[in-house]
Formats: sequence, structure tokens, C-alpha cells
Amino acid sequence: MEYNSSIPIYLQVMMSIKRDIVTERLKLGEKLPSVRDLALQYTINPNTANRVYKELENEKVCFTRRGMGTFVTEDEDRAMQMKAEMAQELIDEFLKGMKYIGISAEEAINLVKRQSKEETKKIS
Amino acid sequence: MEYNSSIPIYLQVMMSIKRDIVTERLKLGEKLPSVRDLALQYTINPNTANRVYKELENEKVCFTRRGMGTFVTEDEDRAMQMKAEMAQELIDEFLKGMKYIGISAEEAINLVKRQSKEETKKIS
Amino acid sequence: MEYNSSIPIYLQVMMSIKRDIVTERLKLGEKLPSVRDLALQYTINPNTANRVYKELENEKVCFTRRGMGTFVTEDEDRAMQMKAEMAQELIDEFLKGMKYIGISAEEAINLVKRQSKEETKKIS
Amino acid sequence: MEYNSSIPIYLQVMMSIKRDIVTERLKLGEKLPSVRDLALQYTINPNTANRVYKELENEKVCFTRRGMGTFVTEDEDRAMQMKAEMAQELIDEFLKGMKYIGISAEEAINLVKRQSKEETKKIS
DNA sequence: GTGGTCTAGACCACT
DNA sequence: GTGGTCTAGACCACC
Repeated sequence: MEYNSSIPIYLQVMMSIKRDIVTERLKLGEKLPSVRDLALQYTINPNTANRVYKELENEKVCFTRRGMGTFVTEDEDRAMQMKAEMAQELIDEFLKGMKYIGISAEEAINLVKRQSKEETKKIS
Repeated sequence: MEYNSSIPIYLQVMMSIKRDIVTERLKLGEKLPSVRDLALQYTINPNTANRVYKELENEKVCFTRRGMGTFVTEDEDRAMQMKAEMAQELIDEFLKGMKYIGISAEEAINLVKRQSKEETKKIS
Repeated sequence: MEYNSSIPIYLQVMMSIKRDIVTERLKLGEKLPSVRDLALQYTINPNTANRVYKELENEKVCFTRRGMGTFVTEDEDRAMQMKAEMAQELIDEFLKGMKYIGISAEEAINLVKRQSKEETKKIS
Repeated sequence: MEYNSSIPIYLQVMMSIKRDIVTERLKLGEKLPSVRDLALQYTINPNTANRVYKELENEKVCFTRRGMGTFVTEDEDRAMQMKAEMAQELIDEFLKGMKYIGISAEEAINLVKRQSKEETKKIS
């Protein structure tokens, strides 16, 4: 994994794990790698890996059992909610940003449409 | 102005000025407040105000004349371009984020549409 | 049984057994479940179950006879004493905590009184 | 400050600061020592000091301004609430513990009363 | 084996 | 000078 230096590594790893849950690469209740293994996988320091799990716990994305390891939350609602939350956050930020520079929601939608058509062409 | 603590203040102030140019609250070539006045207006440290102008100069958004002050760029193309750049950045970030959590551009557009309809309803 | 993650499981199970003795759900000299059964009952690791008995033995709350199993202490005084000890510990911790945040014993008592009255009302 | 080894140092320092706020040794909005100074004062590592402030921020007990320092919350309600919260927590834990070992609220109150009388005698 | 805490020391961005 | 992040390495309690 390549890190974007402007965003803290622990946030990037958190995002990566949340993504894996939201896209169901990780199942509910599944055991996550140990702190040490996570550190190896992402080539980060165990302390940083530890932090990742602690922050994810704060967000109720996973939970930990002493001496047993860290697990993806078993709360189905929470998992469903996560994807919606993440999408909503992106949309809000996007529209807020557009509005901030004087572009209405309709215009914004049109710009996105045009962009996505061009992308499609480029690929084909 | 309330500052979002996760974004450097100088960036927030930069955004605010760029917004004012893009939305034509500030005209091309118009004189900007002195570093001291900017600091007072935004209740920021003069060092921070200074940094704002420096970075805006780097981006060719404004220029300084020794002893005269700082001015909005007079380059019309640059100004036009700014709005497009800012919008593009927002769109790219938005689509990238959506894709990251497994949502296609079409779905993303639909979500934005639905959202903006609901907002409209709420207001009316 | 749900475990409070901030307290070691073995302590929580110890508390539970001591409670059963103090409230006479377990009689003096009564045979306790085998380590294996305890582990099943509480859905804990056998190692943890083992530790529970070891620690309880240290506190003279129970004793083990090789090949026969583990038993609640037969010492009546010890049992009487246990309840007093546990209560004392709670009181000390409570008053110490209150004093720490600047609340005197009298005030503390009044707060508890008010609280217990409200609880009674709620139930009735 | 002497540390109770069974409780994480960072929690003990957090408690100490919260106590100072609740007992008004620290005023609302007051600047707290810098991470490095806190580390010196409490003879802990700067990392640990940093953690203290971050966790206190999570609890909305203080807030931080980039490059300026960490400050006690300015929210009066939050401060008022803190003392009540802390007291409530102690009471709940106390009564829950007592109930757990089969002692009713009334009995518990009487035990506390007796205890506090004895303490008074001892001192006089 | 697991996570939790702590120290030590470094570098960085922000004010 | 301020906090934020990260690495390195250690020790501990718990399962």
C-alpha cells in the first residue's frame, strides 16, 4: 500500500479497513489480523496499528476481546449504516464545496455527469 | 468565522478569498486588505495572514507590489480557470471517494440527485 | 453473562462466585463445578477458569482436593467476613471518589438517598 | 504525584485535570500547560501527556487550537454536567455493587453513615 | 498468542 | 513554541 503523505497513515489504514467491511471483503464478526500482523501487512509500526484498532473501536466499527484479538462489529445495522454514512459524508462535502464556490446542486450534477461520460469514453 | 480544526486555518482563509474572487465579490485587480487588516478581519495571527498571501501568490491568485499592498490577479483567464479548477478538484475527490467504497459514478449521481431533491422539498 | 471489557474476565467470574457464596446461593463446603464445567458455564477459556479457582484459593474463598474437585470454604467466619469486606471496599472507594471531586461524606449520603428515592418511585 | 500502578497513568492524569476543573482550580477557557510542560509536571512522557489531552478532547472536556495550545472547555453546561456525571457514576457503581452482593440501598446508606461517623470520631 | 501502556526520541505542520 | 504523527522497543496483564 502506498501512503498519501498528507493524510495520517493511521487514517488511511482505517479507511482501508472500513472499505473492506463496507464492500464485504470482511464479514461481520470476522477476526481481524493481530496488531502485530496488521503492522506487518501495512508495513507500519505496531503502535500505529494499535491506534488504528482503537480508533475504529471508538467508531464502533470493531471491538476487542482481551487476549483474543480484534473483530469486525457484529452489529448488522452499524455495518449497513457505515456505507450510507460514508457516502453521505462525501455527498455533503461535495455539495457544500460546490455551493461554496457558487455552483448549484443541479449544475454540480451536470458537471459530474459530463465528467463520468468522458471517463467512459477514455476507457473505451 | 468558525474554523474547522482539521483543516489548517491558512487554507481555510485561502479558500475564503478564492471563493470571493470566483463569485466576484472581489474584482480582478482589486486591492486586498493589508496583512494586519486581514489578521484582524479573520481573527488570525499576522504570521498566518502573511502565509495566506504568500501561498495565494504561489498559486498566481494574487500578487504583491512592495509598499502598495496585495492585489487580486488581473489575469482574466486565471480567474476563469480557478473556478473550473476548484470544481474539478471537488468532483475528482468525490468520485474517487465513492469508487473507493464501491459506488459507481452512475449510482453516485443518483444519490446526489435524490439528496438535492430532498433538500429542495425541505426548504419549500 | 456479558463481560465488562474493562475488568479482567477472571475477576468478573470471581466476583460472581463470591456473590453466590455471600448471598447463599452456594453453601459452605459445597462442591464447585470442575474447571472444564466452569469454562463451559461462563463460556470462558479453561485457562481462565483455572485462574479463577487459583485466585479464589489465594483468598481462602475455596479450596481444592486433588482428584476430588474444588469446594467452597467451610470456614463460617471467612464467609461472614467476605460480605463485610466486599461492602467495605465499595464504601471506601465510593467515599474516596466523592472526596476527590470535592463532595463531602454528608453530601454524598444525601445524593445517594435522593437517588434511591427516585429509583423507588420509578419502579412503583 | 504518586501513581496507582493498577490504573493507567494517562487515566490518573485525566482524572486529576477533571478534578481541577470540577473544583474550579481551573477556570473555563483557561489555557492548560503545553504537552511538554504537562509531561514535566507529572513526570510522564510527552506522548503520554499528549494522549491525556486527546482523550480529554474526546470527552469534550477541553479543546485544542493548532499551534496555540490546549484549553479547558468554554461550555459552561459541559462543566456543570461534569461534576454531576462524575458523582452519578460513583453512586451508580456503588449501589450496583452493593445490590450485587445482596445489600439494599437503605442498608447501604446506613453503612455509609456509620462509616462516616467513625471517621469523624477518629479525627477528633 | 493477544491487546494495552509507556518511554524515548524524532520529524512535521501550524501559529 | 504548539500539538500531531510515527518509529522503535520494552514490559505487562490477559486468554
